[in-house]
Amino acid sequence: MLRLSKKTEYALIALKDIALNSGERITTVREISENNQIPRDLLAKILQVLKREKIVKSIQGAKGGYILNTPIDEITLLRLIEILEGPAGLVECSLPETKKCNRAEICSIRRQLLKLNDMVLKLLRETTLRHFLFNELSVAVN
Amino acid sequence: MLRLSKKTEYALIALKDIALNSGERITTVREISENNQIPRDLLAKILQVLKREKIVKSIQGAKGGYILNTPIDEITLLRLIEILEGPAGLVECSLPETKKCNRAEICSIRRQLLKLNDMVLKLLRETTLRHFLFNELSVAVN
DNA sequence: TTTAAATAGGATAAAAATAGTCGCATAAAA
DNA sequence: TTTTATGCGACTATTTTTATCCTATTTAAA
Repeated sequence: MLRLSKKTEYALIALKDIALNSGERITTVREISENNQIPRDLLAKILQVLKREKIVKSIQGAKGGYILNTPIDEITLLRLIEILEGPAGLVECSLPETKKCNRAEICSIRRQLLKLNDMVLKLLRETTLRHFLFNELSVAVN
Repeated sequence: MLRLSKKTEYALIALKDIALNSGERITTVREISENNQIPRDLLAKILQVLKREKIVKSIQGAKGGYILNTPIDEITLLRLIEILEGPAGLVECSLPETKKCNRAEICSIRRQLLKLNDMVLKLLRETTLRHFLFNELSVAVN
């Protein structure tokens, strides 16, 4: 149904909280989870992934938690989605080699699907988290 | 992963074939299935749905098949997706009442998600099948 | 030095959505 | 009457998404 995953949603919410505390203090999983009614273990996993990708930095141990590791205006929506959901694409055949749709060669609408895909990805690629989380969205696509 | 379903893909391919034969002759499921390597039973089901929605018209019996029932420039991508995949929306909370996300009231990014959702849906709503299947895509979004 | 509060991360389970198949019914042309 | 189609519900299989569990490690503070 053309859906963004919960993982991406939760990540956006978490990054917003972390960004809001940025410079001030460390943000914990527990805190984010409780403030936003997000399953804690799942959120923890998401943040671990974001850490591996240098989006956030973790501080272990008591008094630990997360802080930003990349300025939020350098993180795009597309990047976040790809980190959490894998390569983004409206259609299989828009993805890297691995498991390309086996109808690709004879597909009568492949070109069109790729074009549409480009348009959607462009929108996501041009939206930074600063724009998305803190400003109005307004991007021209075509 | 922000994916269009196979059903939608197959429908687009089928409608392209049917549109190409339009006025000339009737198009059968077998034909579409073979020409495009699409599972026949699945395609048959899809066309039955499109028929119920008046997108195509069926002719039963030998020499039967499908023809268009709505001009392709009156069918939008969004309409087709919604027929085959249900209400489209990047996020749960953008959908009609029924099962709204239970975090909707406290969600810190709801407004932003809805805005993004609007932008994507606008793109799909403004793309007719005539544009999509037979011309270059080029729609301004914002 | 012990305890408590955190993150780290693999394994697995549960649920939902997607994709595909089957069987039987009905319709119409030859 | 046979063949070639669509009509349609039930069912199965597969994949993806979401969530949980368990154990380990790290660090601050009592």
